[in-house]
Parts: sequence; structure tokens; C-alpha cells
Amino acid sequence: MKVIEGGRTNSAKTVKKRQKRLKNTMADNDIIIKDTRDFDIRQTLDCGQIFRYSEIGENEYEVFSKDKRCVVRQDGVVVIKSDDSAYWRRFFDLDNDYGAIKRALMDKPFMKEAVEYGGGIRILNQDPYEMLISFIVSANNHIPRIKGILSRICEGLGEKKDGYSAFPTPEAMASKDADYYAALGAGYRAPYLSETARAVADGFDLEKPLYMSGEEANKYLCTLKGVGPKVADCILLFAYHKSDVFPVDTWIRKVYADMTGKEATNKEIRKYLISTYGNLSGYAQQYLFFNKRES
DNA sequence: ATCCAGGAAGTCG
DNA sequence: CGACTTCATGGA
Repeated sequence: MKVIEGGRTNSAKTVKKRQKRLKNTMADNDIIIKDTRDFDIRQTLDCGQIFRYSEIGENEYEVFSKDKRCVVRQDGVVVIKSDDSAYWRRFFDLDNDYGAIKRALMDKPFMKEAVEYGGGIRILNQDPYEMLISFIVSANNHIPRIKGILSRICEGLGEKKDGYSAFPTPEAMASKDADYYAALGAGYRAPYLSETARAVADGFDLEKPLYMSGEEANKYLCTLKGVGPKVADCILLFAYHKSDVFPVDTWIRKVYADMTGKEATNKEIRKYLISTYGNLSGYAQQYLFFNKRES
């Protein structure tokens, strides 16, 4: 994928000329993506890996991560505006070759339709602590409600930025007890949030999974309150980019039922799907999940 | 109204 | 280990 950063190269000027409709003044931190065969912002945001974003206009979204914000417009080309292009370049996984990943997956069972449908999905590189909290909230919950709870946590405890609130630090979250999160609508997950925030503030090392296998890291994360096998896999995929995991939720259970016509435990389903898709399991999971949930 | 949601904790065999 | 129950909340 060709990516152009900044506005002072010849090729960027060419893009600018072709996209007069955008009427943008190129800034140094703009990211431009011309070849969008492997990038669709709507698919990437709506495939369930991120909760802090919103559509702010036609083909235009604002996206939040940690204490940062960017605006993404996809109208022919993609333009990502922010004050930190390096951060968002990594966030959107722009140096990864999704064409190669999709070609490799196409040959595997049950993948063709899902890859064709969600061919613009990127697996984001998100913040581990933010993913930890977000997917604790996600357990047995609806996506609109997950977004609301996380939004209120940010507004209540996050650093105030220019027009938005950052995701709070572990220390800020650990300063509140379970009653606080219950009042925000977190339900029975409220004590999981206060206890896990406390654990991280007290030194639970969120860098360790970087140096662990998927299985090892899954067990490690499961020692935190509110984190089970599925939530751990989501954290490992969306924050640590570990692709040898396979989050099994209600939607993947439906996919498995379509594939095999059989019933099985989540553990068995996970093992079967990882054996099918190998080290591309995480990617396969996102294509299958998105295709099933939107059908 | 009843079901369900990107499930995990607690308890009991 | 595995099966089984309980856990708030609110949108569909």
C-alpha cells in the first residue's frame, strides 16, 4: 500500500490536484492513502474492535485512542488528519500488507465470501490498557451500551483535551470504587473495573504479553478480574496484534454452527478454528465476525 | 413482554 | 477438569 505523509512531496501534490473537491490544505501530519483496495474506514470501525469513534459527516469519522484524536475521511482516497501521523500510521496498521494476508486466507475454508465482504478491514494497533477496560465492559453486553459506558468513563475520569476527553489512566480509574462504575451503568462489571484498574496501577505489567506466546499471554491476562478467555483474546488481537488467537463470542458460535452443523464448547470451537487458520487466525476471525454480524 | 448481547465468576460434582 | 447458574442493563 502506498502511503503519503505530509504535503510537500510531488506525489502528494498530484493527489491534491486530483482531489480538488476535498479543498483541504495539506498539513505535515496528514496521511493520504491512494490505493484503498485494502482500506475501508467504515468496515474497520464497525467490525467490533473499537468503541470510541463516531460518524461526524458524510464518509467522515472521528476516532479516539488513548489521549489522541484523528479525523478520517474516505471519499475516493483516504485522508487522516491529526497532530501525530506516526501514531495513527501504526494505529491503522498501514505498514502491513493486507493484500498478502487476504490472498493467503482465500484458499482456506469458508473465507472467500467473508474476505470479499470485509476486504477493507484493518486490525488496529490499540492501547493495551484501553483494550483491557473496553473488553471487560463488552462482556455479555450490546455494542451501543458498551460505547455509552466507555464514553462516560472517559468524560468522568479522562484528561480534558480540546473538545474531548482522553481515556483515563489506570491511576485515575483506580481512584474510584465499584459504586462509581455502577452509577455509570456498568452493571455487574463495576467491581471488575475498579479491581483491574487497581491491579494495573499497582504494577500488573501490561508489557509482558509482548514477549509471550498467545496461549501464555491469554492465561496471564485471565488472572485479572473480569477477563476470561474471550476477552483476553480480544486484547491480544486488538492491542498486541497477536494473530494466533481466536476470540469466540456468540457471533463466532453462529459461524461455527453454519460451518459444521455441530454444537461445541467455546474452547473446542477456538481450537478448531485456530487449527484451520493458523497464524492468520486473528484476521480470519475479524472477517468472519464482521460478515456474520452484518448479514 | 421476552430475548439477547463481542462472557466471566462462583459453585458444585 | 466440565457443567450449570447467576450476574445489571437496555435495545430490539
